[in-house]
Amino acid sequence: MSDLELIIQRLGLRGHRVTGSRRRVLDALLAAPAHFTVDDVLQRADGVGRATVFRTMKLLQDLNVVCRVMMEDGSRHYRISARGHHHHLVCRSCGRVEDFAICDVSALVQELSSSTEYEIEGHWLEVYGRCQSCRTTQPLATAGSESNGS
Amino acid sequence: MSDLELIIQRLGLRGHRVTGSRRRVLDALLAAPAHFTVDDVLQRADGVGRATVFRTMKLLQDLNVVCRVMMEDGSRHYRISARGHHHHLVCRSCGRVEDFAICDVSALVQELSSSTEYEIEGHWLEVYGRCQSCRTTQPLATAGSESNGS
DNA sequence: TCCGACATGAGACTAAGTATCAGTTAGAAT
DNA sequence: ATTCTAACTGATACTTAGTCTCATGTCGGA
Ligand SMILES: [Zn+2]
Ligand SMILES: [Zn+2]
Ligand SMILES: [Zn+2]
Ligand SMILES: [Zn+2]
Repeated sequence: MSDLELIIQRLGLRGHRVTGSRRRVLDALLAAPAHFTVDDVLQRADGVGRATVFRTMKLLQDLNVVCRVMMEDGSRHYRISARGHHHHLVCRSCGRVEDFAICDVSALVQELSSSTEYEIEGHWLEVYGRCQSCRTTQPLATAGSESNGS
Repeated sequence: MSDLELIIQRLGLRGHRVTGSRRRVLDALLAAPAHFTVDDVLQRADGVGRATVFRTMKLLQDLNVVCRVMMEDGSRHYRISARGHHHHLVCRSCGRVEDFAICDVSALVQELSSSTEYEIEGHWLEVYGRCQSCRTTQPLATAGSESNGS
């Protein structure tokens, strides 16, 4: 059973209709590069209305078919979702995205729960860096090390 | 030396002018609640133009006077920056934000560096939950546990 | 084959941020 | 104090990302 068919099945099981527009959106994003914006999908899924593409992307997020990658500038990219909980490692120079599932936050959650009285429900982690291919092609004079935007 | 004066000094040291508009923006955000949007500042800093408020907020981010808090819906909030590297714990129901400096990613960085050949340069972590006051006032029937949006 | 809920596309609308540009001003040099 | 100019400003037009509305179309069950 192909990726497309699996997704279509998932749609049906959840009581959503399998329409022409949704198929065209799915075709578009299965053919797209590893990560893409809603706008990419809009251009590839020709004939499908703007609102419908946004609606479908939201639906696919709810169904865990795609997941959101937050770029450092705040813009949203998407990619076909890996199964289960995972995070992203984003290359700052070419935008390439890798998934990783390593996620040990239990100690942090313990600590925060007891020190703040919050009930921790979720978290969101993105890691930024430079992939090997970008590093070799653009050696980069001014190196920045281990910092984040906050 | 007050907070305001310190920030003004920092502006000067970096070669930026201390103008009336910048003072008014600073007044506005020092008087604002712990976290706020650009729009909040716009409304409080009366008479300061839209573009100038955006420009000033960007400048203050560069100077580490304010830092950005990413809400789960993608909207940007700001808060007066704590010194140094830290992350945010955001209450999903009232939006309250706490800083925390606990950040042990060295193991993760090691692991990712060797398994992906990326040079890790930064990361971004936000934790979401419910603060004690929201939990007691709205006991919440459907509990969700330890998940994130990906 | 009928029907109603679901889905759609066009386009108006909103929110958030940027670009342009003529006019103003901080603050340094004289 | 006066002059000078790069930095700064507000108004406003524009862009981008996403939502809302609504009349029309269609999926799929009865
Ligand atoms: Zn790269
Ligand atoms: Zn995680
Ligand atoms: Zn709360
Ligand atoms: Zn950290």
